[in-house]
Amino acid sequence: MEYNFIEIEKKWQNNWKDTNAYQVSNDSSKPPFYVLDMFPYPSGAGLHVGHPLGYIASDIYSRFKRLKGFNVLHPMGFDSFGLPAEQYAIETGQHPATTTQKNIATFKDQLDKIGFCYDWSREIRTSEPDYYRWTQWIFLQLFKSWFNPQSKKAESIQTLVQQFETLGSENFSAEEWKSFSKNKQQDILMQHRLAFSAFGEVNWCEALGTVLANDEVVNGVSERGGHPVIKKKMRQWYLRITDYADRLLEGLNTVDFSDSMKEMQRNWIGKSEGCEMDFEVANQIGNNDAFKIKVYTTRPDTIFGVDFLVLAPEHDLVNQITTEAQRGSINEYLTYVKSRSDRERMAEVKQITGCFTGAFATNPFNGKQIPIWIAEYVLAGYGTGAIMAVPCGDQRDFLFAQHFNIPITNIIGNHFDGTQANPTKDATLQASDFLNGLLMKDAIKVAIEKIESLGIGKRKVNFKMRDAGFSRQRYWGEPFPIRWEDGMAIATEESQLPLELPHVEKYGPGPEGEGPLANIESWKNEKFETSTMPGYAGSSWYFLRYMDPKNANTFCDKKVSDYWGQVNVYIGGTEHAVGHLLYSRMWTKVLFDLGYIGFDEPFKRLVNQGMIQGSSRFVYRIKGTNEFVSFGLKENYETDELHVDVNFVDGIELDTTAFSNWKPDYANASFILEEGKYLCGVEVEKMSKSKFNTVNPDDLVLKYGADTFRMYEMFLGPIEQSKPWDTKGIEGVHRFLRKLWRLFNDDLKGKVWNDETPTDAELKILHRTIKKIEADTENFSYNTAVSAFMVCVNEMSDLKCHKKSILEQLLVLLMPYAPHISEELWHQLGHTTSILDAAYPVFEASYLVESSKSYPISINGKLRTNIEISLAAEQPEVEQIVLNNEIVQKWLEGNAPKKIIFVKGKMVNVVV
RNA sequence: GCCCAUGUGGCGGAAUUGGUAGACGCAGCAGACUCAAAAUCUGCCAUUCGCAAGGGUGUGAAGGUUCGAUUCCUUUCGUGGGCACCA
Repeated sequence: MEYNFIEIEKKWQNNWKDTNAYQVSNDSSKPPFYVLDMFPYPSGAGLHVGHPLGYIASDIYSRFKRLKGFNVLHPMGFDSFGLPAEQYAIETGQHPATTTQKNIATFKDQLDKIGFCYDWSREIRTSEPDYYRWTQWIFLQLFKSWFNPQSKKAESIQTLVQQFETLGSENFSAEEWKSFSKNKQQDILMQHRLAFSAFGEVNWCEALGTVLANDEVVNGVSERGGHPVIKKKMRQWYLRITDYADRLLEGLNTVDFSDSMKEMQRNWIGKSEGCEMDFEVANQIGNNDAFKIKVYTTRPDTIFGVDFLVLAPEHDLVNQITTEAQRGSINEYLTYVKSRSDRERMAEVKQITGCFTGAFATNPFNGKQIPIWIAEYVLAGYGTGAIMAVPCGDQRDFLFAQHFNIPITNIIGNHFDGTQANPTKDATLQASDFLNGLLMKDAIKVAIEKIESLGIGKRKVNFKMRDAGFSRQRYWGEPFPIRWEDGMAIATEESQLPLELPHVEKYGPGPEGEGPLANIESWKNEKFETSTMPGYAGSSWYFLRYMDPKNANTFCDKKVSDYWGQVNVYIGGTEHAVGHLLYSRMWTKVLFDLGYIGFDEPFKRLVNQGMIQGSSRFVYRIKGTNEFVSFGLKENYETDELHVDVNFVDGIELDTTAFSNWKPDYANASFILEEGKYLCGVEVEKMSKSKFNTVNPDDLVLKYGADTFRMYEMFLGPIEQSKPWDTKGIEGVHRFLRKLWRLFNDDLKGKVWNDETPTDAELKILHRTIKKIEADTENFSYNTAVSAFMVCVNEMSDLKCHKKSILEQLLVLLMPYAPHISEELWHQLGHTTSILDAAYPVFEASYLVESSKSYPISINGKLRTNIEISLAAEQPEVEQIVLNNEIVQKWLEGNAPKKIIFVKGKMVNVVV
């Protein structure tokens, strides 16, 4: 009997489906365990081999935990709102709901072929009204809440209103509050709501009449069409995530994420401690009072080294302080900055730009007049949008001063050499009045105290993180349950949810950069908000909905979320390190504060899978011709490098016939060959349809079976690591499964397994394998686990071991990795119940005990020989044996050894 | 630019805490079986010197710590990912 994977896999997939083998109950005596995948955005391109990597890993883990006796929740769904569907709609006129539906069907079909153990009865889609009803509901809770800095948690906005009514605030008394117009009261409350509306800058493209993502802006022009893009202020919605900055930082100590992931989040939050300080500047326009420029600095100790101030070009005071003489060049510079994307402003710091305003500020400590500049390296969004520049202590300031010939003050003596800044805090201050003689790191505190006592500034903690922009001028997203009346945002009644996304005729932008919803008359008449929520809205809480997906009364019953608790293991790519993971952590904290769930961190453990990269192939077309030259000869011509579909290339050799048939353009292409072959160029890039380097899992499943495919993906390398895809190696894993099959069946003789009693050697191999597989599976070290399976099957084959008592335990170990073949062989051994719930083999150390070891013997750290020595032997005995060894004596050349290092059970090193 | 990751044979990778570098697999080479092919099996496979025994070199590069470094430290180069409206 042969290994007919097509039949076997179909048979058991149907069986598992018919018996609801993967359905999970919220009511079980087993301990709960929640394994979650980051759900996919169902793109039109379908799955490529990179997508299932994380899904296979989580599937293996879920099955493993189930064997270990847990009630495992392992759901899947679709993040189905998003920009690509909308752009496709603009191009083709098809409704996003239609294309999304179709794409999801394709995805599910592809996923099912791989044999995942998802409980599809819990599937969710973020674009379904039943789902986004609760996204809108949670948004309303955010809208109706504020962050109380005293209790450090979210509370109903009503508690704030009460506070204002009884105590007033810093800025107004209780009486004043009551006298405010309703409009003014709402404006004030808006400044405290967790979901709030305010003005913010967006990338605006006049020609396209739309707002663009940073991604869609390349070199200051739109990616589509190459039209100019500028910054424009528009009313936007935001989430006040900055209020949660400290709790988001503290929470990292309670979760099991990789250190690098935590580091990335910490850097994103970017907590820094310093102070704000005012610098006075003369008014250039009238004879009004002098302006005060507030700067933020983490280094107030360097106050006597300030040589100039730099404002962000967007700073409010730029216009008012600029002198007439400088106005022309300032305006010129502002125009230049407007055309620059944020990315460019950050990246191209080698190119130093800036412009002098003509104004001078006064250093409050020594009265020195210091010039005020504007420069794009100062960002309006961080701190106060103004900095004090200390060239001797900050490299960027130093380069700026050097470039514009601004004299540099040295406050650290010979710690500053005049060729580069010294950013350490270890130097002793000089020429710094009351700070003289202090170490810089100690002076920071002293300086802040002085600044506060003089009333010119105060201690301030700053975060790099900004409040999260939460509105998009798009169609395919959740509508805000908000109406605008008299400039006030009015929440929709919760009983009216969902506020369904209306159909539109065209998906183009509305007037004045508003979203497509602004084109719908009825929507405008109802005064509904015309922007929609961003992609991360639905994904910020979906893990809760899986627990209780059908509940029509609430987003997730508290009793149910108490049973499942946090996600035990969350698997997904690092590309979500800062976005999605921070937002979902914030939403969880808010829902916790408001009492809707019982935990304030959503994910207990996070595993990041690396990206499977595509290995692209290139052909070289001689400019202006239809002639293609092989890679090695391309230097002789002027060529264009073009992607070619990897499926036409064997290794690096191009199948020229397949290539010619690919596109009509290439039908009569000619080729310049080297040694009779056309060789392609190779580059590792992101796997993407547009680069023609995608490989479809369906083809591989068809050719080798799902079990082979699953194990091969895991065998490629460590799950966290990025690695290029190479289809060739899959043969090896397929051979392994066939070899396993032959332990049970012979192609000619049929059944070969038997009921004989296992030998010690066989038990030793089995238990070594149990130990290794169990540990590797728990650690997500799946590539080494697959290798251990191979070693085990190779050794069992060598021993001609066909014994049921050994093989059936091996099958259980293998089930999480290759469920179909395991289930089939399990039944062939006579079992009548599914292997999905078999008992996991128990490792017994007694089978592995050894009495001696072949010790590696090094001379001066270099391996020279091996000697078999009893494991019980101690140093004196071992020294004796080693020194009597012929090879060791040869290397000693008659000398006595200086030292003999003996590590019991490991090695011996003789130092000569 | 900033942040994170990473660099080991022709290729993917292994080496649980500093202790035999290259497990396992792919590709390649040689052989067995076969009329032939497929499948399967056996052997070789970092590099260099050598008939061999055996030796030299070798984990991106350069230094350092150590009896001993792929592993720890310093410097440096390359590659991949993220950087707030892609998801």
